[in-house]
Amino acid sequence: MAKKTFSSKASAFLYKRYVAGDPAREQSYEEEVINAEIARKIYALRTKAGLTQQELASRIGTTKSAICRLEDADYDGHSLSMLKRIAEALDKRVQIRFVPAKKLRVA
Amino acid sequence: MAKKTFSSKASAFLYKRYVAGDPAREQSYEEEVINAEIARKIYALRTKAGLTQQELASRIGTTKSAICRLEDADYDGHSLSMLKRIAEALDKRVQIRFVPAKKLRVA
DNA sequence: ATTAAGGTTCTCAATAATGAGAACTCCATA
DNA sequence: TATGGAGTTCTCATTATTGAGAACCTTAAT
Repeated sequence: MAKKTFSSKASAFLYKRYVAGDPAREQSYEEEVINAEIARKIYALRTKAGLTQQELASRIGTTKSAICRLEDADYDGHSLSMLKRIAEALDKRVQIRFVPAKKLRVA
Repeated sequence: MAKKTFSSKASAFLYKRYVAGDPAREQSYEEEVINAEIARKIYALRTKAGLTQQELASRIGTTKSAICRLEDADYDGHSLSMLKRIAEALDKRVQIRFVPAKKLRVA
């Protein structure tokens, strides 16, 4: 599935080493984390439903390469409309929240 | 701000009268509700922050007409990247969840 | 009655996301 | 070792979202 979904120890290390303290980097790191989380959630939903990428693709009227793209932790183009299509196909709905900016805790 | 943000009584009435029981309509009704909720949240966040559309637009590098579009309950093109830009400008972050499909309760 | 601020609606060009197919890898297993 | 299923990566055409400006409506203040 992924390429950038570290174990939590490894990601904490990387965060401290390369990111902490630089606002621009913290921002883009944050973005990447969100993207990776979405990818992971889609993967988890699909596999829990016992579907292949091809099967999920058919349900929402696209191809397996598109599903693969959505499950790539590096993919940066997630849209709400696609998330809604995925959710609908798996009997879920998408919930969007604006929550207070994360205070990243390291160790 | 809005055009389709009913009071809860009115929306329950409309739902019963025109939508309940028709799966295709329930789906598109659901979509519209989600869109309207996002519009309302953006409006609420902006006004709580004491910003005009122009001011928020400047913060994220766009124009007031774009912000107005986002706050239109009928707007159907919300993207994750735009929501993240809004969130960042208002010291929030976007949380995405896949939750069980809503069982719509009417009255 | 003018003026200006805030907001809305409309266009259209520019940018970004999606659909789709091909070619590829990695594993089973026949 | 070959065949096929599952997944990945690449490309490019199509479609959808965004940026931007203009015109317009209200409302409040001058």
